Amino acid sequence: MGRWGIIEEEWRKGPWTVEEDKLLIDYVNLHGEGRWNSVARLAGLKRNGKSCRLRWVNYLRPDLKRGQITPYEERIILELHAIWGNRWSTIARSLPGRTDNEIKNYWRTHFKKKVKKSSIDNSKKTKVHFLKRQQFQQQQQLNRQIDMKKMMSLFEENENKVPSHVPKQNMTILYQNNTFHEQEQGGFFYSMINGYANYVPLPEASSNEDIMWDIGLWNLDDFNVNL
DNA sequence: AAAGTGTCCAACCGCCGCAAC
DNA sequence: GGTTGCGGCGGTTGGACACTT
Repeated sequence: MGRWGIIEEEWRKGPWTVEEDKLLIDYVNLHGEGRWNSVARLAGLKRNGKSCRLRWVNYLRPDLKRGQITPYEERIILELHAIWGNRWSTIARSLPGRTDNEIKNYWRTHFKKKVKKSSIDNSKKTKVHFLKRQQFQQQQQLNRQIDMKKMMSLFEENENKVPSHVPKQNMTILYQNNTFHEQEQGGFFYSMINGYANYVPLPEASSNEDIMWDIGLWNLDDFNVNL
């Protein structure tokens, strides 16, 4: 028998079966994440806690983003790696839906050989650039949070001014060009200016990437607020 | 067609920090 | 304060598959 599928001590090792996955998913749905060493006892899995945690975190978690790393994500990985080195979990926190394992695998496959002295020279520059941008974005974020509170209270006061045909559950507030906008699905913005709802055409976006940077990569969820 | 090489990715291991006892 | 158990992290492995020679 090969490396996998061996039974050592009392724990099973090797690739997970569909049945095991189901047991683990049921366990997490019932008890939540954590207390991994209880899984064997409570879910009837012959796996140790570490193995269960790893399977959940790297594969079964519902918020995982499957599929190839995009060029945009690749850029972030390179940039953050230049700053933090092999701190994969730190890097992963900036890439929603990606695991440290995934990023580590990707970097090792694609860049381990390529990154030589030049990257060391560049890392200082990159670090300064990154820190400046981060500082700027933190300030922006702070401002937005303040604006968002104002916006929400303004919106509540002026709710009746939004045309009645717009179904509220289909709208999202977006932040763009220093203004909060309500977006009706399908393409126009309702912007709230001075407490009044204004109907304006949807501006052309240059690229998703620019928008991502514009609204802040790390706290994307903060700026898409369902009404 | 076969062998060699590269890529992808799941899963393991050892180590470390932290909290509870 | 020392020990123990657990969870998290980074390094590594190796099977499967794709691509190249």
